[in-house]
Amino acid sequence: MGITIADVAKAAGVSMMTVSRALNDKEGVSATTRRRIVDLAQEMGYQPSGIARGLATKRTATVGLIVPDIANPFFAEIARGVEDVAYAHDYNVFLLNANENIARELNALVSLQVKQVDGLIWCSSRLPEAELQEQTTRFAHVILINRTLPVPHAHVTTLQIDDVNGAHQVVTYFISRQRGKIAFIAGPSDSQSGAKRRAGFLAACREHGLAENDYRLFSCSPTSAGGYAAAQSALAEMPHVNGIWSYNDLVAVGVLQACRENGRAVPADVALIGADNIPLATLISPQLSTLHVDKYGLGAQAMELLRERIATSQPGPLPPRILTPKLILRESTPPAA
Amino acid sequence: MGITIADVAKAAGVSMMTVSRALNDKEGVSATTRRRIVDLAQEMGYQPSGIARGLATKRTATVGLIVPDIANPFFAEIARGVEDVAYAHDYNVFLLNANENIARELNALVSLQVKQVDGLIWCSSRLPEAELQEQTTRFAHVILINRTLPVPHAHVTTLQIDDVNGAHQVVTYFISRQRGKIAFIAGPSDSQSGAKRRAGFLAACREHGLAENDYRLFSCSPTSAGGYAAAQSALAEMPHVNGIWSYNDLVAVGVLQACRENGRAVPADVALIGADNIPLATLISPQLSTLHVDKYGLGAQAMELLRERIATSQPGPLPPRILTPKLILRESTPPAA
DNA sequence: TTGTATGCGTTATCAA
DNA sequence: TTGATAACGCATACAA
Repeated sequence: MGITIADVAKAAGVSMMTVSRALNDKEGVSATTRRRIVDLAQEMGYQPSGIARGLATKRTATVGLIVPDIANPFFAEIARGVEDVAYAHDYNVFLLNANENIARELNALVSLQVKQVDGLIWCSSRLPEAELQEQTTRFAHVILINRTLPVPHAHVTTLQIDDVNGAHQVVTYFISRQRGKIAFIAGPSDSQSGAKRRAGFLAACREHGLAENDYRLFSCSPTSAGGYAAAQSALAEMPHVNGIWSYNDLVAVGVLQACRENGRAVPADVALIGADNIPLATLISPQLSTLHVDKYGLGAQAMELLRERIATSQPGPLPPRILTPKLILRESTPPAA
Repeated sequence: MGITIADVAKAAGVSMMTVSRALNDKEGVSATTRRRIVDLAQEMGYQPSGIARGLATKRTATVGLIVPDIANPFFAEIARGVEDVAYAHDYNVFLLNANENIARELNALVSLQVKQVDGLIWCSSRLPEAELQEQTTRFAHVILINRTLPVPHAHVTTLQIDDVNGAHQVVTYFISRQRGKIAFIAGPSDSQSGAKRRAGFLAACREHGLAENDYRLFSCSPTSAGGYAAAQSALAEMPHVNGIWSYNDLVAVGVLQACRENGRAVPADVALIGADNIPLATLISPQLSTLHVDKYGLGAQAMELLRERIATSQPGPLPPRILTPKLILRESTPPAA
């Protein structure tokens, strides 16, 4: 703003380039003049202009992060991971809240392109795959979280939760505890990771040889109210249900409430498992057993991966990174025998 | 990146300036050529370069948001408010997580200056006032959330929660319900808003004529574990305590747990009130009565204010904006008589 | 209504 | 080891 590289150069009696080199630790400046210039710049309070630098270098040390809702603890934790790693490597993060709104998400992409981000970390919940595929071409590097592309793209890397595996862990756990009447309160029917969890759930139930009416799916909105309503149906339609898995921890809280109101003790009558492991899970009573997802690690890995790809600019697609969820047993499931 | 204003100009057979004017809705272009250029640019897939524009105009349509911890629902909600309003006005938001770390917070300020943000929204929890004062001079416009400056600065506006008023509401409520033995589980002793709440609490107790040993403060870390530990002390040292206020809702959850374990029914024996009103408050049982703070509105107002100040560039200090918290009664306080 | 020249602050390129 | 000059892509100021 105020004081530029030209000012420092003049004050030091050298050319702008010497100052630039000195300040950026580049070769071609004697140690003494470098020292002198660095001190002088410091003393004059010189701060480089990122945008001027960006214009000259075509790199902005800036990345975009698009999330559906930053107030959702799942994405807040991802954002924390992204920001931590970005900070460690001197990147700054544009946070864009898509707000579950497709038009807004599209606008976010445009504005990130205008801002010339070096890369994008994208958590898209609802955008159709075709659109996803097309929009990624706006950016040199994209990390897609929990989504896949119909056709792989050299500049797009995918980071995914192994939801199928997670579902399998849950069902296997229920079976091992003789909880053979299982309901999955499965969240919205149009969610990506919800779809994978549904598929995994059904596959695991069949694999364990459960009878057709010993397992069922119930859709709901991804909130505690949604979980409550769906659990009412579940308890009515499967009176002998003894194991319930939920789309996420919020839904599980609603399920818990419904169980209480219908006189089902948790975990004695019904073993309850959530998903994601948000902080809430340990704050309610009984503490919620849940399928833990490393949200912070997801964000941190995404940023780490993005940084590498930006730095090396290596072409060619990378295989998707898969994170495996981990079943955490607390008080909403029966104690180990 | 690829295609520039020069390309469009060449393709349209006009000068760059005509293109610039046409695309930016400026005067001095005939409606027909404007139409033609806009269509052509669209067709060519032209996107302006924000950094080039920023260099030319010295405005970046970018603001910084510094928070102590984005995974804290309090700040996540503020961020949501900021981002919503920013989006509405075509600003982008750099999210910086200070991580309760002073050195990192200082580095965040530097990087935001380098990025040439048009303004800063700053939630600083621990930075000393003198430092706060000095650092604000880096930016043309600063909105300070829940902090004040020792000496007012023309480019800094303050947005505050009226914690003293909030404390008064809580104490008055307790008194009105004949809960005259009150503890305040007051969080960390070095927190800014904690200090205001402590002062307000003590003032209100005295104002209501409470005897010296009918009200007490207990410090703790701002977590449920902290609340639990402090509540153990409180219940031991004030066996007849019948009203407890907590630094925040998380602390209140810990207090609730301690009450349970010590055989105090909530709200029958102990009326419990939290603070902030995070989503958790309605998800536990009993649902938590709490001093609601409009976190989203805080963020939204901050961004709105910042935008106005940037747009008008009007000099002169603005009076601080004060938001009044609101007592919300749920199940952790006795039902109305 | 349109166009030309110039500058924004920095780095790349090439020359000394 | 240093420096002069030309980009980078756009907008401002001034001319035509």
